[in-house]
Amino acid sequence: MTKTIYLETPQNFSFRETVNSHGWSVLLPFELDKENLRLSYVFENESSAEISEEDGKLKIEIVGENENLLRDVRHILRFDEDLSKFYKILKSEKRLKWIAAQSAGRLLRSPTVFEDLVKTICTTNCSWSLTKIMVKNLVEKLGNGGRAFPTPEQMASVPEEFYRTQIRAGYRSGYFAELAEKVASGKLNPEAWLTSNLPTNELKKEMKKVKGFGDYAAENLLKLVGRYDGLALDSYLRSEFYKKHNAGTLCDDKQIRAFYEKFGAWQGLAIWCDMSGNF
DNA sequence: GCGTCCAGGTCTACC
DNA sequence: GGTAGACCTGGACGC
Repeated sequence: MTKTIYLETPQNFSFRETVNSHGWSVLLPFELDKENLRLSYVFENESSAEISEEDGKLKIEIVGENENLLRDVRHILRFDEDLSKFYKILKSEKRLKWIAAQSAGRLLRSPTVFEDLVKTICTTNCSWSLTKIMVKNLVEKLGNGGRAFPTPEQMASVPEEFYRTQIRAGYRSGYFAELAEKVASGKLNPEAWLTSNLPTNELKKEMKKVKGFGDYAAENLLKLVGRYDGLALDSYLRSEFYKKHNAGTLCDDKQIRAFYEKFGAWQGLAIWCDMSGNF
């Protein structure tokens, strides 16, 4: 079954900026047609959505049955994210005015926190090309039809060795096996992090209980659940900071933190937009 | 072709 | 609490 739906977008929403907000749009089961700005995603039951813009609305071309599909599309594109306070803070920063002007700042995310959790582990201590390989293997060798991202149950159904030999996850293999077992058995519910009442530092501690999840990974996932207190410093952000704000020379993380401290609860989003924008 | 280094870090042992 | 060393893999680079 194929059908097309048109969605009104919220105020200050940019499909282009959201799709290009970070690398998630090229990690399966997302696929991005950059030339035509069309983003597609294959859901757990192999239904899919191809999203583009038409006449100021979002055009959603749906293949298959999925009663939660539109809810998930809104979630992926962060329709509910209110960035007005963030934009207000940026008014005093001439260098960052482009963010509000272009309605940037919405970070693309997966339909589930579990998927973002696994993908974040795939970004640690490796090149981006290896991240793409690991995610591709997860989808093609464990997901439904070799097209969808695997469920916790599907990931829990294979031994650690599978991650080592088939997914090419190396030392992360044990992390995946343990995480999948905990989520599939109900010992851990990452989806609850979306609505957690815990202060951010407490929620970060919860996230760091996941093996393989350190400061960078936890702060990155916090951004994807809507909390931007942490910078999620990684080698990419550091190198960009050195180039843009420190004349190309290295400095310690304290200096980077001091630079963005003024953005308070929004500092993680401020550094990401600052470093990823071509301004 | 081969060795080395590093990339969108984290864990453990040790102090 | 801070730090050194180990850890998988793929790709770039130098020789």
